[in-house]
Amino acid sequence: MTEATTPTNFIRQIVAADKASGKHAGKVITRFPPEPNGYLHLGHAKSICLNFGIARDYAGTCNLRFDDTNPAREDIEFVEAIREDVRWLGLEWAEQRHASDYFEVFYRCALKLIADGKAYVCDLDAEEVRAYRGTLTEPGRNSPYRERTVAENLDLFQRMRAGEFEDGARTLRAKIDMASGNINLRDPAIYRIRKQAHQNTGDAWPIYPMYDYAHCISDAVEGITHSLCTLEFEDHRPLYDWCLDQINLPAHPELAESIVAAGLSYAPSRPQQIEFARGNLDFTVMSKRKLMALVQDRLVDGWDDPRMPTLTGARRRGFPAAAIRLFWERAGISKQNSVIEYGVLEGCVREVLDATAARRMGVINPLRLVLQNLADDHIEVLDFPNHPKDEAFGRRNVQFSRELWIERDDFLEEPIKGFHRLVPGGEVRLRGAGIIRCDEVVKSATGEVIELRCTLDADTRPGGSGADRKVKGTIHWVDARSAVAAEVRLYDRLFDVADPDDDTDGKTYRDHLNPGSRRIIRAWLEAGLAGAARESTWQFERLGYFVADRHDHAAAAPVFNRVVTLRDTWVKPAK
RNA sequence: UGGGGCGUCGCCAAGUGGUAAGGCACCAGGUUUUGAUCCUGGCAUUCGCAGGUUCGAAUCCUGCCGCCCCAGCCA
Repeated sequence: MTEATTPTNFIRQIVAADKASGKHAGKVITRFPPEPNGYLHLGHAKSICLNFGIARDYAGTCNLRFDDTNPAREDIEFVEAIREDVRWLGLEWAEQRHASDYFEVFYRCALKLIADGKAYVCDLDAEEVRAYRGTLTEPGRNSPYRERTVAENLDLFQRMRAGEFEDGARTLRAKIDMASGNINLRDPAIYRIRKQAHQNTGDAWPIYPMYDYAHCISDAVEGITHSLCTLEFEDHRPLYDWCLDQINLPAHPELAESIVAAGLSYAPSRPQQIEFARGNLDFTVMSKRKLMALVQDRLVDGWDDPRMPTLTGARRRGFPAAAIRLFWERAGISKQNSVIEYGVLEGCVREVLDATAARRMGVINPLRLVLQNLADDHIEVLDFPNHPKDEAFGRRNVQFSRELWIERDDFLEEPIKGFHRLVPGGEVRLRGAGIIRCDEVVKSATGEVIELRCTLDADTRPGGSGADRKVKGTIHWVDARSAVAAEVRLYDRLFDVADPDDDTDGKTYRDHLNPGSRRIIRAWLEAGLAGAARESTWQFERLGYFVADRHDHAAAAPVFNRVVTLRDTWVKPAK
């Protein structure tokens, strides 16, 4: 899309330097490792764009890995949803893997750690572990089980694996340093007992590895060279390194026999974890918990509600995948916690859609307009370009007759300063049809304007003798006789404050839901729009970009979502 | 009071001792049958603050200040 300058950031510098120095034999392999326990959102898209982008730009590859080490939270339905979202974003993974593909490897590595005196089985329960761990400012104390013999640990761990013990009865812990200032190093649990069926391995395992232990080994197994994650894992890096250094996977092929036996490629690496700041957006919430609550409490219409920051929501809203990619490219990568203005995203959407969306006319808030100097049966067909700058979009026919719909906002009985549109006795140009003059304003009994009676100066249409005549404004219209009725959903930001997560004033994100975030209206559209393909995006001139709803749109009952309005620089005078 | 990070324009973000990139936003012009798009120009004497080193500091040193993360058998 937009050929921006090649982004430069600290991660790319590290990757470029490693490649130049021949580290990892010059290879670059990254991975996007979601836990299949929810839908992907715009924040995930940042990680996806980063990981896949680096792989692409450094002649490397990127894997999609499901980090499924906690069967209690995960579900197979999310696996397919995540795959679809990543594909929709326009990215292709080299290999799809699951952390659960490596359960046997994790197990053998644990056996090695135990044999090397680096891990032990601990019988403390969760509460006791917490008590022994100490606090942020006080060191912890050694577990009474810390000095068990290798033989005893091996026996106990094998029995854990065999399913002899109840959930929570014991854990396998790394033997590191209970006095470390870094709490992650105070003998962290690396295996817990969970007799729960796993969506990928069924009942094969009664024990499951913890994130810190499984993630680094998974990276090494897949030959990942640069393991990119968010800032909160900085404290975990010493543990990531500790595990890999203790295990030294590349030097012990026997640990990974199950991988090879399963027919998976295996070229282990010694990966480097690098952390970057999450991507935050204002006027939205991104935490899985809050998004889940919005859906469950029916504050939105589901995970793919067009107001949701989920990728499936963005898709249904009509945000092009290219716009999301452009957005994160524009936002950049750094280690500073930051909040990007929602307007930047909207700008990216407009930028992509301006170049890719064909133009059409539609009237969203209709006012009847009658051209009195045209015959009752006057019908003609006007020729319109589909795009003002790109002839490749071709042209189309638009029907024009005596009765039209125009936008109610384009008429003002009592004009305000700077108003360029139609006023009583005034003139305005009807897009592509010529200049009209408003002769008469018809009102209902209650005083509401219900019809405008005008006369058309047909010489002023394109190609006509008076085509160059200047009038201040040009408005869009739809032929009343041929227009199709459509449901149009007008969306706005879900929250009406920049930081809905801020609850210091006692209010929560729920108190800041924007009541006008969705308005459903009836509109009149150019006839051809009924046949629009689902998910096709159009610019309705002067109104914004609209997408034919992915699920609800049908030729017989058209449904369009407003993706975003056009930029509006007309500063209305304060009244 | 422990450990780990981060402070450069309204919002992002380059910068790695040689005299503040870029994008978005904004402002001012121009083009325009979309108040859109597009084009041109403007927009940090200063880099959280205070000292110090140096011919020279956003970059190095010292001390403050502010913000974020960490005490799951979650990821």
